Amino acid sequence: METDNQQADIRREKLDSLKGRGIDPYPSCGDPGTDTSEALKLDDGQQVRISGRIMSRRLMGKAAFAHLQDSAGRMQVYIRKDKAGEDVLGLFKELDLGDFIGVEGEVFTTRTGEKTVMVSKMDFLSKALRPMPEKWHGLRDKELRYRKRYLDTLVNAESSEFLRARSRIIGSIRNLLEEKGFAEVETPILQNIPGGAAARPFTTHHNVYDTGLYLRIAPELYLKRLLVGGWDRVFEIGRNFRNEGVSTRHNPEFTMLEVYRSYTDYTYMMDLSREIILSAAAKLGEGFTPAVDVSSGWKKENLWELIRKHTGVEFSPEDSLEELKKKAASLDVPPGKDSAAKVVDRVFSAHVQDKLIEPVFVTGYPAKDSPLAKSSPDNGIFAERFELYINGQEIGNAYTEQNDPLIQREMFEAQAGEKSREGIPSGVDEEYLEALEHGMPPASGLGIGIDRLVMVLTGAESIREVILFPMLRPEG
RNA sequence: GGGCCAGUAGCUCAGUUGGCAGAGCAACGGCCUUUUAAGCCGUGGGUCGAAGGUUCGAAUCCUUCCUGGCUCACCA
Repeated sequence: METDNQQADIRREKLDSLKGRGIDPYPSCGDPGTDTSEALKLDDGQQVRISGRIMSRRLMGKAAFAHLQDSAGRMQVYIRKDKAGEDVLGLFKELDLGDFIGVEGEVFTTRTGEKTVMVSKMDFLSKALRPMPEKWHGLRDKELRYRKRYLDTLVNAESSEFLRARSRIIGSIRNLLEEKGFAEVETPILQNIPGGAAARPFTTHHNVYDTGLYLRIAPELYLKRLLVGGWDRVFEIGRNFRNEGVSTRHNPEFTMLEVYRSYTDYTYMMDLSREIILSAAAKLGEGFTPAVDVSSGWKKENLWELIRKHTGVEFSPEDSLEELKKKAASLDVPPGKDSAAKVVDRVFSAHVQDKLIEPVFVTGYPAKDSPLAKSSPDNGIFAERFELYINGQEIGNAYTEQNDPLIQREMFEAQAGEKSREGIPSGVDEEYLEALEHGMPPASGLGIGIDRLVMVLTGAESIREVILFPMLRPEG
């Protein structure tokens, strides 16, 4: 069979040669042996079995060195003709970089001080039919790194580190919330009405019900149904899907933490978000240069004061749209035909956001731009809400949840009108309103973008570095 | 979607003014029993992202397209 390169052809021939001699190139394996990280701690003279992928080889006439890699690390093995036998050495020399073997033998220390297994027995475990990326430079091409992530994590240790850090951060969040008595739940990804945010959804279709469905843009409305249902502490860590652009900070599917706690207001979520992030940072350990030291900061800042401080221009939530546009234009922010909220958001993005480096809770969002939040009792203009900014990125969003079914209906209807004018699928979620009519306790909720949090804590410069398989255009 | 940049061997990269397609690693054949980016001798490997154009001659210049990166736009 012809393949796309010469080396792959040679490996196919070697595969046939193995089969021809009765060696199964893909056997099952019942004994994983010891992780290399553990085996490296053994004293000289102890017997050990390790399994792994051959990452490097140094062949000599009657002996050979190699490094085996498993998920814990690498360990050197040494195969001598007089210890392992001529057959084992001969077979080993026919193997390729990338093949898997298991070896048994005695641990010893080489002349240069490296713990090594003196092989007495070797099992062939799996054949690689394609050559690995180069050992020294690794895999640099970003397209290849993202498309063939398995090669990236195989040969680029730092790539694996970012992605394993992600696992640790998520694990730490789960532990913390479970310790506090929060229940982890899973709510629908396939939804009839994509609610809980204002983004363009992906569409799909259910055959048996012959009905259109959307991939969720947020789990919020389902989690709050659970508050109605008596779940006072819930959270979900899951994927949201937004049919929008791709950038170093946006992937169309991304992971969100949403947490809800009955009988609290949004100030509770300030404390909780800080605790979650500090504990995740602590669990991460050494080896990373975070984009920001998250141990300081965490001040509350008012949106309008921030804008005034950084632009010198006084914006007010009571300004008319025309006034806002005029002020925005004076700051070189293009006016467009936007809503008041968008104009302010643009001014904020252009002149303030980048400067919010250490963690800061931004408050003062208008109630009318926060359809799922309760407005402050003082004047009704502002929502009881904050957005958490770190390193110039929005990391979290939280508010005291709107539990008045009548106000919620008004907000939904206004929002649906706005969405449909923008051509975004919308609708009033009547089932959610019915749930609210049964009574929802006062509560607060928090959303944290996990991908962006991982970026901040690890110092990753692109969201693609912290997502195993980021979205790319299909090949072909 | 716009702007800028990139795509050459399996991988990492050179390639001058338009004049025979190159190196290192990897592979193949030898030598080599403590090497570790092992070493030494030798060999093979290319749709230069794709298509078209200019030219005696194109990896190189022009056009279009594909893919990616960065960035802007979009985006709670």
